[in-house]
Amino acid sequence: MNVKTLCLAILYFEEATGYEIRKMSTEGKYSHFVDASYGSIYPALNKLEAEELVTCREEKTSGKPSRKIYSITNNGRKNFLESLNAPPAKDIFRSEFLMIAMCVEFLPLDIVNRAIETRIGHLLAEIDLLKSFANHENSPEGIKWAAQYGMDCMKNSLDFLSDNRKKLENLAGSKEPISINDKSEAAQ
Amino acid sequence: MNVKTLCLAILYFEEATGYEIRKMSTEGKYSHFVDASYGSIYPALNKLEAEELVTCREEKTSGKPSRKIYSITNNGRKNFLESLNAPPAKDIFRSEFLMIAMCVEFLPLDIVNRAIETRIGHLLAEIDLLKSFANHENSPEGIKWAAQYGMDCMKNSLDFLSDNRKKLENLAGSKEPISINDKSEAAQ
DNA sequence: TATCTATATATCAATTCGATATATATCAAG
DNA sequence: CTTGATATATATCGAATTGATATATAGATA
Repeated sequence: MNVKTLCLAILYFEEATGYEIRKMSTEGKYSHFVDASYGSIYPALNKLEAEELVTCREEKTSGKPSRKIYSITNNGRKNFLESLNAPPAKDIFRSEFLMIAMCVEFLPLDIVNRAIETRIGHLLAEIDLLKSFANHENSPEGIKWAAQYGMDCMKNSLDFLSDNRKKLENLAGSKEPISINDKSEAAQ
Repeated sequence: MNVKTLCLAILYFEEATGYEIRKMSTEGKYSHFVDASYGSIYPALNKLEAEELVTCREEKTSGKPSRKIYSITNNGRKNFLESLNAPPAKDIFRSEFLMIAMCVEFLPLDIVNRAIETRIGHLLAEIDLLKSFANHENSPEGIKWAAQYGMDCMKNSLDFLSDNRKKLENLAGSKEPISINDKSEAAQ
């Protein structure tokens, strides 16, 4: 899913500036399952405007740079829905925490514990954010459904972490970071 | 987490060629929580070799391009473990399926159903893959723990989908794709 | 015999990130 | 009451990464 499609998706539901699209996709309503940076959003909006899939009107503000408010066109709506016809690609998932967990035997307990605490913080924040959309009165039902899915997964993740935390802690530091009789080191 | 660190992570556990690192990180043992392509792995390995964090030996094969087998050095091990000292960043999650779910009211039932079926297939395949590592005799305990975490999350995701599938299907096509009295269209 | 898949390295245009520059309003702290 | 931090808002740019493609061959399948 490229950034142009992401912009169309958000503009399908509401008018927005580039700034607002970035905010909603990295900290807001859509941040659970999309993300994009300024460096890709602004060029994407320019391209979409050139293709007449969105229109732009400028709102002058006192002092601050004037807001460029983008709206999706009928062509944009058609184009976007068509792009959803293809079966969805697999979810993309990357986790630094699981990278740390994988290496737990070579890491000291305090590092492992800090990683767990950091993760719990992230999960709680995510659940909090999703909660505010999962049952929001004026949200479209599809957005609510997606938020409830997200919440359910985050809560389950938190539960697993509680149930299996001790096990991970007990593994911390159980192996030497640099193994002496490591075949791959023998040649050095 | 950049590709250089990803390569060190894998080489921490086993020697590998660039080809094998790509395979393990997109289809194999590590694919649940990392990913990288040839275009980033080969340059990363060259840089790591220049920095003496890995070494390389060439294995001539009959006909096929010779295998360049990379091993991590003691410096590489130290460097990698230090990079894990920083608290982990939030997981990265992107989902085309949830994008479709969000728009369910504007999509026909058959598209929605195909998306659900496709997703079920992805989840089952992922669970299958993780299962083979979660209880593998010769795997390090940390890798097993991470695989069990992944399996638990995928199973829960599948359960939510089963329990809430009907609800999503009932929302399909409940709104007109292009709303007539849409403020954002009025100006056109 | 022909075609497809897997192994294996490598490059490259296009995309995207992450950081930074610019400009101003607003709010909190000292 | 002034200084500093945070939020709004647009935009650019180098660096990282993707995704596709090229090259070469063995082995499996049709």
